[in-house]
Amino acid sequence: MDPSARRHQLLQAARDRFVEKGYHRTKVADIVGAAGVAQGTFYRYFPDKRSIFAALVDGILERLSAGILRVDVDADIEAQVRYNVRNVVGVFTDDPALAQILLSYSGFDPEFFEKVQAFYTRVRVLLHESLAEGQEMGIVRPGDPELYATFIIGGLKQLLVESTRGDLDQQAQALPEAIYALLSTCFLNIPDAS
Amino acid sequence: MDPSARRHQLLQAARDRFVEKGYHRTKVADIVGAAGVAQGTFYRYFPDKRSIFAALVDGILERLSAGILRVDVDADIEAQVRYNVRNVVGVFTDDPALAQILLSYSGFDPEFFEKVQAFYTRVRVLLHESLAEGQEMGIVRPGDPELYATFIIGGLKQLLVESTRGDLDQQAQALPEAIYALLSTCFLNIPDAS
DNA sequence: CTCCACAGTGACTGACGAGTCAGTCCGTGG
DNA sequence: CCACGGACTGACTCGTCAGTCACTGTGGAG
Repeated sequence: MDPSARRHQLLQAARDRFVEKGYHRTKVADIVGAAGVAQGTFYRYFPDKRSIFAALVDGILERLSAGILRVDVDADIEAQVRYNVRNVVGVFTDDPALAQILLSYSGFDPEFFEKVQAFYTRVRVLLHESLAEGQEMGIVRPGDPELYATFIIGGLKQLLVESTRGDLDQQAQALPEAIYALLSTCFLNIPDAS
Repeated sequence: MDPSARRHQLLQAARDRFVEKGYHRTKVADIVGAAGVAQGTFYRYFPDKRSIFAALVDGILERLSAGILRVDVDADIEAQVRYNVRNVVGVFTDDPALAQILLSYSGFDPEFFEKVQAFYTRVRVLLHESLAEGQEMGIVRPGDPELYATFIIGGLKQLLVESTRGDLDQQAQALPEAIYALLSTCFLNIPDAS
């Protein structure tokens, strides 16, 4: 079999097992069993168990990073915010299992903490800066932008993690709109005509 | 030594080790080492390793539950919301190590997931109902109260988890006020005179 | 057809760590 | 002073599981 297909197959199997049982309760034997290969094969593709987890997290981070564009305050802000919101929600709804790993694993276990934390820190800084700029432009409600950024990120995480359980298909459409409405009434102050 | 003191001593040691290394990397040997007792003694107080984790989580849940009062819409709402916010923040700032366990452990590992999840579900229902009642009274901004409740809980978690790293002492005072200000400008619509 | 390269195999091992238990120590009551 | 109960001890056991490695099957090149 094509090596990259086999690798992908192992990643999928690992993803499903991790979501189902958590990292520590998932044995390498479970992963290879689900993938239908032998234990030794696993170690041809990943040097150890942690690496396959790391590879999964890297995958989500990559997709998320690609989907979030820095807001240009000189262009149509509403459209850009909507675009980012839709992209982020899209990543999570496209592959809920994978998303759940990143959303649910906030830390506690320092083994993987840094990996996940690094991403959130980056998002927070970006959002913080955007909000601060927006305040100068008068399109973001006044107040501590760092506080806002942290609160918004937490709120979004929670909404996304709740929505990845249960009815996804309807929400995939409604959620970005609801989130945008929430953000705009709570934090933004967009002039009516763009 | 007084049995309840010994139990407490083990709980403290476990709390510190868990925060430092995470649950899985903490060995029972680490806990008893920090507590200065032998391995066998541990099992006189807790039937197994999971139980001491559960006991810690129960402790926080208890304190938090005790600190959150249902908002009575006929009395002074601002004061009640402030009171709840201060209590919740207080629990986390009083014992940041313990708090971090609950905040950082959002799930992923189904072993303990239900325990933590149950608490958040309860809080969400409570908040949802409060918001809905508030909307009828005209003191909460219109919109989906479930969405609001989820977003607010996520935002608060994030603010608290960020604040339990770094400068606590100053924030212990400022944070509840900042949170209240955020909530009231974003979601509330409190009449000026109470 | 033969040889080689390499993906794949799965029984095995070695470490690790949760939980045990036979024994010690100490305080108390008779 | 002895006998008893119970807290405490820590070396030990025993299951578990990540990672290994000598071997097998296959497909392609010469």
